[in-house]
Amino acid sequence: MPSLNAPHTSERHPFQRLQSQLADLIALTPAGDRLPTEPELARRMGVSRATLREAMRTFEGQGLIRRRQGVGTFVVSHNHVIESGLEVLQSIESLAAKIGLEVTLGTLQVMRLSANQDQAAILSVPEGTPLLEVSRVIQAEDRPVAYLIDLLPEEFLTLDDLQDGFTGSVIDFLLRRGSPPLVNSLTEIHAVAASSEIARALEIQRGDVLLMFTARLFSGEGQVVDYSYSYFLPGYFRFHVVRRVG
Amino acid sequence: MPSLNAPHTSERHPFQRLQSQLADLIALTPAGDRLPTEPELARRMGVSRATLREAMRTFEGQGLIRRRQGVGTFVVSHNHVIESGLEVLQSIESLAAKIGLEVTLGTLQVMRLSANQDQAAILSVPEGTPLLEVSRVIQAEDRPVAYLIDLLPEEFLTLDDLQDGFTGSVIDFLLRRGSPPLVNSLTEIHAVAASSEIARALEIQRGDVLLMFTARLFSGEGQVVDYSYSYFLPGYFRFHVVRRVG
DNA sequence: CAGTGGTCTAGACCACACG
DNA sequence: GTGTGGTCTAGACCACTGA
Repeated sequence: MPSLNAPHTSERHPFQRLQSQLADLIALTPAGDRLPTEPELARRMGVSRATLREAMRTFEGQGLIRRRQGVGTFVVSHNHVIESGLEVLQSIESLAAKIGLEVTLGTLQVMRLSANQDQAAILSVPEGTPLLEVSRVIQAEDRPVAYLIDLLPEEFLTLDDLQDGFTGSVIDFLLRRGSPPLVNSLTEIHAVAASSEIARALEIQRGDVLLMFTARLFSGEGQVVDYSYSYFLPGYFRFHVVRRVG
Repeated sequence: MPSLNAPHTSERHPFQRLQSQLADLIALTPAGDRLPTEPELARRMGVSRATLREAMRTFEGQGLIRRRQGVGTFVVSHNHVIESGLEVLQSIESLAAKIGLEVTLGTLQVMRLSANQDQAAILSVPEGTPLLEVSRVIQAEDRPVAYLIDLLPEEFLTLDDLQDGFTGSVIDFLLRRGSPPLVNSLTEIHAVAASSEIARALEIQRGDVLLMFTARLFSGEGQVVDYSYSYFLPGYFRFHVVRRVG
């Protein structure tokens, strides 16, 4: 069908109509069931696969569907939401425990490295200081929902420390050990698009939207103990904060 | 060039190489200058226009470039960042004033409407209660950077109120008037992809990532005075919060 | 009007999961 | 192998801007 395009002149907002059709389809499909394949859906909706996929992104971003390469697209069962105020710093693990949600540790990676210029500046240590980088994926309801990276001087955490009863959470470990004394954390809040690497870790698509926190954790003496950046899948977390009126 | 694809077998991460080439190009281009056209860039990089555009999304999301239909793609001049803690509720206008950044009111829309079921639930008013919806676009450095919508019962704000010295900010207006007394706001933090409508208002692309706040503003008696949802362009805002160690 | 980015199409191949 | 989603291509038309 070459040229003669004009496919949408009869509709004011054809893309929105497509989205609404898909929304209906998803709503009518029992949770856990597989949707028709993409070529089939595209044919049925009368659009190209590229356009269909563009429309599907919306629903994936809301956590309503999950696409798995080589398997299919599935309607997600209604999930628990991890809800938390930001006033108090807590590990995801303790948050989840509080609401009775079971979370498991996905891949855990620990790397020793030497502080480069940026890292040195952030942690207020000399360049070349030995650091430990702990990255982990958190799973809930059998899918990755968060990707957390901690970066801290070996002074505060060593590979050996992790041999014994490490649950995945650096904060929980430091708190349990009691030293160094932790006081507070300065957390920045961002929205980002997933890079290829992070998309892979969280089993989502490159470009999908993520909530991101970066945090410096301070000890009593105002020392930076830990720098972390965390990525959260929308739909699984609800963070809130109470703001005073100035 | 039909078939015989294998365009990327010689490269481990061809897409990342493309991104890195683009990053170099953007870095070397003086702020404010226009980049080559998309077809030209695609040819030069040896990829299709679709692939090029996919890679460009990254940089637009970081606020490094700005694409303007009918005009071209421009490297963005280094911009001020509106930085703020979330502990205290302030209007964007007062935030900007504090850091000496000039912001202007873009399009302002005010609508009277009657509370539907959802709105009634959120505001704790009976269905059908007359409401006022105030939506506005905030501009900084000559481009839209935030889209804010306030929804509140006419009991608290009427069309007439807006005739006289309304600067755009509902909060500032209520504070200045002093009634009802405002105490705090419960704000939820989300990351979302821009819908077509919001993309249009903010002059970005559908699907671009945005930081979103939803907030209920409470009076002294625990009454919901205002419900707002706000969309922020990444790169122009830096919100942070200090978290106590539990 | 010409030229730009915005969108869509049709088709191909790749990467992956599962039998 | 077979079939799924993931990615890319080449080309077309649309919507918009500004001369």
